[in-house]
Amino acid sequence: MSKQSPGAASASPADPDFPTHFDFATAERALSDAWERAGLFRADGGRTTRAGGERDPFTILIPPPNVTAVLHVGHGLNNTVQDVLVRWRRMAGDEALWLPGTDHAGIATQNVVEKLLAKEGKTRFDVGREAFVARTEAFVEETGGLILKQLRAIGASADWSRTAYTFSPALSRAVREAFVRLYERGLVYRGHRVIHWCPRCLTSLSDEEAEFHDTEGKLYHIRYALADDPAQGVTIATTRPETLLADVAVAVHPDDPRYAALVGRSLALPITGIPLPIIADGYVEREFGTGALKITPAHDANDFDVGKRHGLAMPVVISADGEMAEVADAAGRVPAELKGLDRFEARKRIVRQLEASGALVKVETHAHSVRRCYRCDTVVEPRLSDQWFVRMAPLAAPALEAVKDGTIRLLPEKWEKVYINWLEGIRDWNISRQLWWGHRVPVWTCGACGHADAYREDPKGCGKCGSAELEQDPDVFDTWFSSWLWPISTLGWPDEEAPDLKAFYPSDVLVTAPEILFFWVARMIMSGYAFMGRAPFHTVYLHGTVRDMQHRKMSKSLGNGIDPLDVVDQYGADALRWTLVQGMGLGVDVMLDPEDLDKSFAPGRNFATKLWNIGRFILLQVGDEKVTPLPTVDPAAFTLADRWILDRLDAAIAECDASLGPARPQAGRWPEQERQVGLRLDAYAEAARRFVWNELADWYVEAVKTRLAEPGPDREVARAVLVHMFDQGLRLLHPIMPFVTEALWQRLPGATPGRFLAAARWPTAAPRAAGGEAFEVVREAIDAIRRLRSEYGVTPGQPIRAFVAAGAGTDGTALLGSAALLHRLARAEIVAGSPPAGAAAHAVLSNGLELVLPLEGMVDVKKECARLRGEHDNLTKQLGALRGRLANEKFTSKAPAEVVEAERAKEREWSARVEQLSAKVAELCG
RNA sequence: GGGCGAAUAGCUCAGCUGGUUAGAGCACCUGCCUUACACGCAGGGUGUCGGGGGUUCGAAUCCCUCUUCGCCCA
Repeated sequence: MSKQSPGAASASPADPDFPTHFDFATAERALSDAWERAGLFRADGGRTTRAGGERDPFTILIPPPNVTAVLHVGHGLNNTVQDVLVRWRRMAGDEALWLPGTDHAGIATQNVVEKLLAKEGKTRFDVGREAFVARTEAFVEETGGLILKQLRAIGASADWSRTAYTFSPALSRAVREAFVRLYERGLVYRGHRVIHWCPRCLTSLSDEEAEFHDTEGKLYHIRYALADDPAQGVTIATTRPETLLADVAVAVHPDDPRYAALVGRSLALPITGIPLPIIADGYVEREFGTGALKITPAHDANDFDVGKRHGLAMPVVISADGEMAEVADAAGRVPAELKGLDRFEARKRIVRQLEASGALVKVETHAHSVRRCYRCDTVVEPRLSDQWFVRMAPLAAPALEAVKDGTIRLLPEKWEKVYINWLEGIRDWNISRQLWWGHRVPVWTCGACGHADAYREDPKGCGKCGSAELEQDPDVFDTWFSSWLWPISTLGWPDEEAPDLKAFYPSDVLVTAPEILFFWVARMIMSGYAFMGRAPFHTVYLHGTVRDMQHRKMSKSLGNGIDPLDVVDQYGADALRWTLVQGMGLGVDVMLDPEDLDKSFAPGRNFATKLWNIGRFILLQVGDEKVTPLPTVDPAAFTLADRWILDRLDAAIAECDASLGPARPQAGRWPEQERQVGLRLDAYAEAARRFVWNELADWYVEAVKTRLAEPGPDREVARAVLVHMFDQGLRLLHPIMPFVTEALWQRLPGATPGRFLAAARWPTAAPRAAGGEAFEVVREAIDAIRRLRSEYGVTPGQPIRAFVAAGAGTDGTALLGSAALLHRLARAEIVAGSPPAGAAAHAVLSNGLELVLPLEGMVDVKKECARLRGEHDNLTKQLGALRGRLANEKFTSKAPAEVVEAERAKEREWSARVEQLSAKVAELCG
């Protein structure tokens, strides 16, 4: 830090202690370490009001990234939002906990390890279940913490001492307890039905994991002949001809006259000739295709329902690997030449056979949605099998009510409707997966008596007959069956006395992407009610997606991603965070340009540099010696500019608070008018930026320069105000740009080692001196003079004079008293009295003050006349409309009184101004 | 097929409990190395608020409709 005396203080560009640019690479690492060593982000449950302490708890639980994940810009966005919120609340005095962790990610992690094995030419079946799981554990051990390390590089202020992992012993215990409780309550059951099967991952998937993709497919019209009269037949339409081998009926609508006579008769299935009854079922859509539907109960969920209604057989003809085979109840259904063929290969083959036999009537292109595995993109095969299901309706009821009654709010609002719509049509959740990496289903079946039961501890003998001949269910749980417990398991559940659970549950804000609203958010709400009896959080903030300039999602496969760590290297973490926060309207997608990082991130870096240079100027000018604390400065000593910047600070604080908060609902439930208020991070960023840059730096710092040069009491006032303003500005910006603000704050006069901005108090508005508005007149005058200079091409080098001619009832003191400032900022000498004759430029300020700038030789009278006339005419037009409104009796009688009064006031102001302008025009232009 | 949402400056968006001379940031144009900052300073708005209709004294804002786009679900 500089040790210069006040008189000698001058910001030399070569000052070795204070370069002109912020060295973010060095500073970020040092500050991260310092914060962590100081333990600033470690939360203490004992200090919360829930544990008898003084502080409100504020908890954010990280959406746990996959343990195999590498930080991408989507994580950057998600975690920056969380960090901004948690830093804000920490500064505001809450006991803030941001709890980090990772998800074991069953399918994803298993896939990664299987790929590693494949490189060795092995499959998981070669190594066996136990060895495979051990190998995966070792892999996770080695690489699992990577993304959490990367989060530190973007400034994440999480409590690393509480890092959680869904597959840890503690969280695994929670999963098991949750399952057993649901089992005991009759909320889980074993179901035999058609589920989504991924033939590549070899597991079932939940409805949410089987994603729809719009596809240009084909609709095959195939003629099934009547068994006893091949001249007659029924044509069906299908997108999946390979499944016809498992057809057991053809269904028509009971009221369809076209087929009424055929119901009850029998068709011959093409290729195999197996007889199929024609049945009537209201499920059939008469308008779709031919109105006749082939029924394949084992390979279509809707057909399954039809099959059950009509007591039909359910042959399975596609194997787990997606190959044609006589899997179950299908003897004689798959011809030898099709056996072992991949399902898509079989489709082609069957179509050729149908074509050859004349059964293929026509093929149409057909746009439809095909489900694909969300992890590997393989087309999902609907397949009949046994799975564990959670009965969702009872769990959904309180979760639905919570959003409807405002216990939980979702932002942006539109998601509340989507959420309600989904929950009202909730379907049971398939939670079993035929994987090896995951929490094993804790159900054992007795070989002796056949009794199956769920056990909290691994059983030694059958709970019914005591036999030791027990076999555990081979399946594991859906990863989301552990993730849905995240808000309770990370805090210690099922130990209901766990201190963290008592202090930090329920949490506050959940920050995530809308994609996992159903996967995760809704289910967490359900588990919160099911196991804790209350909602896990009061606010769900659903942010947008990071996209490229063509509005495409950033993805590895498109190669349009941005590595946040590259951005950190090139522009600094603050720049990355600034760009993300500033660009993030509520629920709005963030557009970034992967082709041109500068376009996206230079503004953030520029702002950090600006901040640095504001600090550089202030700190080098103010020097090191003691600065009077602002509250002890006599308000009478404040100048106009001091009063003004004090006002601006209060306004900025109010605006930041209003944009971010309220932090929590006051009475445990969001009132209607607050349900969508707050979390406007972009508005907060802009308010803080405007204060520091456009008000503090552009005006106040300029206004104060001359005062700093002269030792004396006014210099001390200026130092006090300046340091206070900068300190407060740094606090407002710290949650967004933690590094550069901390680095500057540590250099403030009076800074002590071991005290951090990260732990400093969030500003509160404290109006202390009236009269700030008078400075607006000065600003307006400077603006007007600058505009006239620009208009007439008067370069900054040319000195000019500005005569203040006070009109009736106006006061020029503020201007005359600010002569030094006008000189600095407008390069004009302010003069009272009448201007000399000759060409001049004119300005009328809003309070009626007139400025006259004699510009002999530079002002063209004709141009000045035209300019003033234009201004006059424009305002006259506006005034005309205004008067018309006021003359309208319907307006004055029907509009609210305050609206009418505001219009009248406007009318008075504009009339006066128009008069002034027309007098000017008359005087100048004849 | 069902549900939800969006369309405002070149771009991304705010304004939507009806009343402003329609705003912000970025981009763009012009002039400046003015005792911190050219990653800067100063000046400049570049718009039939998607089309049409309606309610109202008054519509970017409320209602209907059309067009286009997006998301969720089946």
